[in-house]
Amino acid sequence: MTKVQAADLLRRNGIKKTRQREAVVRILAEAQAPLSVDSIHVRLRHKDDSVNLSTIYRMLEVLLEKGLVEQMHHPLGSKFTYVLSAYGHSHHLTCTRCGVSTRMDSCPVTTALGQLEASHNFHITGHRLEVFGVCAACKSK
Amino acid sequence: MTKVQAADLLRRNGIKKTRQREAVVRILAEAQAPLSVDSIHVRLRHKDDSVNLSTIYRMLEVLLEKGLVEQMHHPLGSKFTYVLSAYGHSHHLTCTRCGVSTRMDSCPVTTALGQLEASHNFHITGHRLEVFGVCAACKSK
DNA sequence: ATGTAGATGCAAATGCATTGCATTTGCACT
DNA sequence: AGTGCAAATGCAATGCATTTGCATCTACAT
Repeated sequence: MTKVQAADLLRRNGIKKTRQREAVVRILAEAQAPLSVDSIHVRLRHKDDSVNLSTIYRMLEVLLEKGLVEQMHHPLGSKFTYVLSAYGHSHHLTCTRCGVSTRMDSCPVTTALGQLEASHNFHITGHRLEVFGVCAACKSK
Repeated sequence: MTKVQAADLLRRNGIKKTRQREAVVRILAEAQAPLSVDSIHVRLRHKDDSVNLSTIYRMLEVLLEKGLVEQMHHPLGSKFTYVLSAYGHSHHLTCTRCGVSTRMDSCPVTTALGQLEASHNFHITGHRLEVFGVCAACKSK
C-alpha cells in the first residue's frame, strides 16, 4: 500500500492523519498474516519509522472501533494479533512448528452453522476458526 | 465427581494426590464450561476449600502436560480457560451479552477440513472453533 | 516413625496491555 | 502564512494475568 492509499483510508474513515498512523496502516496492509503489536513495532523500526508502542495500541483501538481491523489471539501464544479486515472474513492455518499463519481462501463452516443455530436456539453473529498442523515447508524438513 | 473419583483420576495418571489437586479436579469436573483460573479460585473459596492461585496454575500445567485438560483463550476476554479433556473434542457457543459459553454436542467442521488439507498442502493436526451470538436467555430480555 | 522428593503459599518478577499527563502536531479558521 | 485548540504522541507509571524463587510443609515409600 502506498503512502497515498494509506492516507486515503484514514481520510475516508474520518481518522486524523499522522505519520505514525499512516505507517501502521501500511505495515498492516503489507502483511500477509495477522501481526502482533510487537511485530508491528519491530517492522516499523526496520523502516526507520519508529512509533511508540502505546501509539500503536491506541491506533489499533481506533481501527477496531471503525471495524477496519480484526483482533484475535495469537493461536499459539498469548498476545493479540491484528489484520486489516478489508481483507474480509477469513481463517488461518497455523503451523505448530514454525508459528507462521497463512490465510485460507474460503470459510469451511458457514453452511454448517445454519443448522447449529436452529438446534441450539442461539442467534449466531460471528465465529472464529483456527486450524493447526504442519505446513509444507516444515514437512519437508 | 466424588472425592474418590477425583483421587482415582490422579492416581491413574501418576499425579501425587493432595487436598488441593483433588479440589481443582472436582471443580473442573463439575463445570459445564471452560473455566478461568480465577473462577476456579473463586469456586474453591465458596466451598471453603481455598487453594493458592499459583497452586492452581501449577496444577493446570500438570494436567495440560498429561493431556487431561484443554487450554484455550476466553473468546471475549484475555484470560486462558480450561476444560477437562475427558469431555472430548468440543466447541463452544459464547454469548456476547452475558459471556456464558455452552458446549456444542457435535463438531461442525471435521468433514470440511479434509478438503482443506489437500488444497493447502498442510498436515492438519487440530482445530479450534468459537461461535459468537446471543443466547436464548439474552434474546428474551 | 522417618527421610526425602515434590507440592504449597507467599511475595516478587514478568509480560502484555492500558492509562495519566505533559508536550507536540494536524487542521480549521482567519 | 499565522493562530488556537482539540486530538495525538511519547514516556513513565499502572493494571492484570501469569510465572518464578524460595522457604516451609506434606504425601508417600521405606
